[in-house]
Amino acid sequence: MQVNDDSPTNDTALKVSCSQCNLTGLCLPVGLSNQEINLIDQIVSTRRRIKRQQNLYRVGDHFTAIFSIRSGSFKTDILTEDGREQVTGFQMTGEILGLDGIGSATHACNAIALEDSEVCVINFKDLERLSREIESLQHQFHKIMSQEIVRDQGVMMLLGSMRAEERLAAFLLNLSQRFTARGFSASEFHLRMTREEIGSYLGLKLETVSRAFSHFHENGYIQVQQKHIRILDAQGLKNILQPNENDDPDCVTKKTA
Amino acid sequence: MQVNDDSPTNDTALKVSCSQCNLTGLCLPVGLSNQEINLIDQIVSTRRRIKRQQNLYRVGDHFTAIFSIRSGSFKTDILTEDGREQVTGFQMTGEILGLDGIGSATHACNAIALEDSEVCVINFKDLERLSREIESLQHQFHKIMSQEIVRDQGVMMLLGSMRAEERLAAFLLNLSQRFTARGFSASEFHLRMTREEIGSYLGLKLETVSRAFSHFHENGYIQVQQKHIRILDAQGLKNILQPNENDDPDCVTKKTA
DNA sequence: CGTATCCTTGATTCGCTTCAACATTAGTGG
DNA sequence: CCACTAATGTTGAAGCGAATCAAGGATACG
Repeated sequence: MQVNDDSPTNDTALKVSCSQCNLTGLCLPVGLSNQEINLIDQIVSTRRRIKRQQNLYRVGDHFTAIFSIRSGSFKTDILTEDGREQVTGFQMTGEILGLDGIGSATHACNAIALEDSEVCVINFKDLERLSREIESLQHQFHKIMSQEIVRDQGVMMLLGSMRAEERLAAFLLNLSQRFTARGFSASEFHLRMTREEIGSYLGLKLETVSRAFSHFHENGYIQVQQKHIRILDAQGLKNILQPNENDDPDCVTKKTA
Repeated sequence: MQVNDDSPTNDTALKVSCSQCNLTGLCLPVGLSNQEINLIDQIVSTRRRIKRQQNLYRVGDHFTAIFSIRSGSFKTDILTEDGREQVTGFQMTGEILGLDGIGSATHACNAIALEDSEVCVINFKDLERLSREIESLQHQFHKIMSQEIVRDQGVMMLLGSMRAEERLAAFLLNLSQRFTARGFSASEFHLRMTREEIGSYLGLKLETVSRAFSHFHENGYIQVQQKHIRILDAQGLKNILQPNENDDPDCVTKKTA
């Protein structure tokens, strides 16, 4: 609660303020009145800058706060004893990081910036206190946690029952949809992660990801130039996700007949 | 709040009561005082019996409550358009079902009883109201949601970077640990799910699951008789999860050399 | 301009799936 | 009680999709 004035003046002198943030439609304060957002300003007191490749937090770090991405993007991952990496998610502006730490007071994954980024620090004790007072904040927070659970179930679906190209198609469509929600082009964007990181997330090797990109390109679904992606035929990608739909010439659609 | 005086002596038959439940060490009321548990009794007002193979809820059902498993066990799953099933989890006594519904007011998966079961119905609006009053309840609920997120990340790890036998070993050890927490044997238990359901959960075909069971049996790690499992060598199973440890005779550990 | 990182593509290998046959168990009704 | 059936589980053989191994190309960076 105490507003500590350690170096707020140096680079940009940004006073953190949800009420003046253009991300309230995506972030924690969704559905709150202006008055309520002013109250949130009390608990979102600081920002943190994270340089590319640096950790926002690591496995085992003591949990005290969750983070809302103000700018930039992150990946979360877990490492096995023998060094294998599993990327568990990619996060972009307005999305919340750190929910994994609540259950054990210790973070269960690493959060690493994919580019120079900035996050709003939300002290969790303060958030719990305020959400006992503001019903809509409480509910919004519960929604965010639940949506994370549902997202994770979608990833299980992807990893457990989809083939390589289905996974990549689902991934691209998901990115496109999230860029759209942020006012960016649905059809043209820059990947912030490497093929290896995409592969880790999708349970594939980087070569397989690369080959799938090339194949999509051959079929005219996308243009690929390194990390620059342009979706030319979103429907073509969607058709990949429904393997036995009418895009198979040998398969007569019987359900509509 | 008023301390209601329905004393523990007055053993009213079917009245649901957290305060008289032996699962409070596993369930929602973990860490609550007796007085606080009495307050929870207000919101956990009903039970529901679910017969084997029946749904507790389905995708698209309107969300109003979460459920705590009083007895029995469940699976949760998602179906793709083309009929493929992805099991997203197996739940046993004391575990909470329905958290997937909070985010969109609609359930995102199916919950199906693996045996005749009974759940406590926790109206969610009531839970939110009460957790605005009881700090420890609020925190416990947040912990449960967070632990679900961490669990899901573990499944991602499993599906994304483990091979078939690693997955099954991890699955068996996880079951063993959960049975132990419930006072059952760590080394001997009955599977409540079919090979196909295990396979779906682990991203494998049922034949692969069956073969992995047989292989574990050959190696003396387990005894298998249909759904009855006895773990003979838990360390053997654990070693499967660390592939490049010293259990491989051909592999000279170079990192220490 | 040279080096490191990232990406692409080809050839080969391997693990899991698919297909198939049969075994076991449980439930049903004569 | 046993024959019958359906569901479930085991095992073998063949095929396929992704991993692995390997080489070269593109791009960013100091």
